[in-house]
Amino acid sequence: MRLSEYYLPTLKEDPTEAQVTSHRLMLRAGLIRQASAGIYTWLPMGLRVLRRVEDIVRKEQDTAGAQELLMPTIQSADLWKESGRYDGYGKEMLRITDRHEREMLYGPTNEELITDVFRQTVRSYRDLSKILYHIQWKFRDEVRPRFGVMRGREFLMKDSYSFDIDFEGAQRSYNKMFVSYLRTFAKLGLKAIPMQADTGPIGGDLSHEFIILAETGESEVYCHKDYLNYDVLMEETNYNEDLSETVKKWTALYAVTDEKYDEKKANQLKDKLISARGIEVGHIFYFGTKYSKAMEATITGPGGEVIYPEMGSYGIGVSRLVGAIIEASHDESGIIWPESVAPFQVGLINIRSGDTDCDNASNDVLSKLKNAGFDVLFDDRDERAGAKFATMDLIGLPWQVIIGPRGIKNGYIEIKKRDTGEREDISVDAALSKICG
RNA sequence: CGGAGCGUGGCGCAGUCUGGUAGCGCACUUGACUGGGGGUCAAGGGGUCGUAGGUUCAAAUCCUAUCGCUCCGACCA
Repeated sequence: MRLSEYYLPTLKEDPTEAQVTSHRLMLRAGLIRQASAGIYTWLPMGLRVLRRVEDIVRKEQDTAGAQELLMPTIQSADLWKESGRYDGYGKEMLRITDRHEREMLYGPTNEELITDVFRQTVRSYRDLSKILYHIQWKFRDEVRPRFGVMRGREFLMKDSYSFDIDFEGAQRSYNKMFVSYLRTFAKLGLKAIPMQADTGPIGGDLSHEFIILAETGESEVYCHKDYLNYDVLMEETNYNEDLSETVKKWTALYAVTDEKYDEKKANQLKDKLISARGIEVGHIFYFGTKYSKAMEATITGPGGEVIYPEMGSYGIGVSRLVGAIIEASHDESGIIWPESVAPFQVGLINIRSGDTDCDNASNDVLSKLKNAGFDVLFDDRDERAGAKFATMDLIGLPWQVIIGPRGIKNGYIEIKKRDTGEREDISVDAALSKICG
């Protein structure tokens, strides 16, 4: 992609409305624009990142055995009256009336809808266990949206729902999701720690929040230092096997959000205790038969008996993750994308656009990078070198390839790694193999 | 929802107290110079001052209402 043609409206100055780093950088780097409070348009480069995050989430869900479907954003109020949540949910729910005066709503979550689908279609214990998920936009009419996409009113969420015939089955589903969350966040380049947390208005008895640590986090969290050294990707995961050991390992140490903070327990950790700010990027619940009972979703058991399936739900804030990743990965100059979610892997800078040698060398490197399978953003604009460097640092692509008259004369180009800032004068071939890494 | 603040060109702001017909920086356009960390000079284009009423000879400025946005608190993927 040529930057001279790409729709990337960057800002040199900070917009006043953006108070937190990720929000500021997302606006400045041309990823999003605010449409109204807590509602955003995703511009091409922001959308690329959002899609990559979504893909990583989707892939791990599929690997864990969850199956994707797609439920609507607009739901009938009737289902919510059945579950008893219509009145309970309060003003956060955006209520809509259609032309026939039917009460509708823009879904803040989908337990009712999935339970309705389930009860219409599943009859026998033989059909379980099932984990179904979708990645869909939600709306919660937050009193006070803030922090950009991290606390928007409209947000993209991956929500999974598990159905099992008994508690043991539900526990297995819970564990699958637990481990898949660890792996998902790790693949996104994040250190997420599962923490005990309040179950909230959604209900349930067993739940973990997945929190990433970042200075600008919204709440105070406390955990054992050793969690920072755990790496779930070091081990093979087979989702068909018993995952309880992995879950045990990740829940054995102390890790809580401020709601569950217990001074006595925390003090026992002594110097192993970390207290930090955290951003919630995932939340998993086991809630048993809460919805299956309320909505009469029953199946037949092996002995012909009526069974209310045991359920759980599992959410990942996909759009929030984009902000959270930036909170966890940036510097004074801009964003530092982890390779796994970067909108382009390489930013190619032609320092002297219009200079024949530089143009030729740039086009040559561009096609070589493309042939090697890289997504490249080529800054071919007629701008000063400084402006190009600043833009490239701001948008945070993992690699920068810099082509200028100085290097061309001496037969080298330059590569820079965005995260470390390391620069190297190097031949074209050496650069390629370095980036292929 | 309680408290506070802000709406003036795409962005950041001054002007409002003390009314006299809108200005600065960045961005944008054109030209020249320049050329490795957001350049210099020159010449330009763009704003019914959030909206609606009112006061006045005259309103960005004063009054009333209304909408939007931001921040602090309570709430939250």
